[in-house]
Amino acid sequence: MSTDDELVDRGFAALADPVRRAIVARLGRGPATVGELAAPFEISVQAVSKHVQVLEHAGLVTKGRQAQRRPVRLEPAALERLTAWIDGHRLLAEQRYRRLDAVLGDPSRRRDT
Amino acid sequence: MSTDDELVDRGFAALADPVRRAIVARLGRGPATVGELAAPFEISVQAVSKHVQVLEHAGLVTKGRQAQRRPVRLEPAALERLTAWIDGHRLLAEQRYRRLDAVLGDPSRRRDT
DNA sequence: CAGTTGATAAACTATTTGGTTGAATACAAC
DNA sequence: GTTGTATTCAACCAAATAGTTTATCAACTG
Repeated sequence: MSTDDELVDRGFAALADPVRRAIVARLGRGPATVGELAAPFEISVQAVSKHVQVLEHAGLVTKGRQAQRRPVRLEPAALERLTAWIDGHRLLAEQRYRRLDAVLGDPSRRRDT
Repeated sequence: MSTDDELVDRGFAALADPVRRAIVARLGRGPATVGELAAPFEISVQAVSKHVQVLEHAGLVTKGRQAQRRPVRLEPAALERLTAWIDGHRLLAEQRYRRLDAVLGDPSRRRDT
């Protein structure tokens, strides 16, 4: 098993690469085999296979098997974990900013605190 | 200026590092100077300064100035951009899975398509 | 069975990245 | 003006990463 923090770590690291983000975007529209995923790219199938493994290790996708094919599908729950992490901190900051705007004058456009 | 895609790229890359995520978490509770941000870590202030620059370059934080201090504050809008990216694809997939579950039998626990 | 297809493994390379130390800059305070 | 504090710049190093090529493995196809 992997700790929750490790998964967040690997999750963001996985999404840091444009090729992997393109793969995620493609998978949002439905599962695809490694070969299909590789087609749009100029890089080798092996490189794409590695990218998929990175995504898999982060829990963002899972691989099935159909004969020699490995259909890859997106795992929404893992994506949600990442948005949850971001939102946790974002909402805190937004709330605080709003509270300050309420107390101080100008209800938008502030630079301090 | 930076293209939107570049910001998403740098945004996820920025969040891929545990030190930078800890910084974001800290900033969620309020602005802090570079020195304050560095305190909890065992690494050098210079290293933390670099991390903050990475976050800044990704648009996730902005730096103000108070004498020689550089108070750093979180930029919620940039964080939101990242969650929006993720959610776009996650929601697509979830919708599709739900539609399939409605058509086929078992309304949960499915492995194909 | 021989050949082909889909995916992965292994070994290697170039680049990026996260850290270091030491010097430079900028402002404050004495 | 000298000293102290906060931050950044520059040069450097080690480890991680994204890519390559060659080889291997597994399953279908004729």
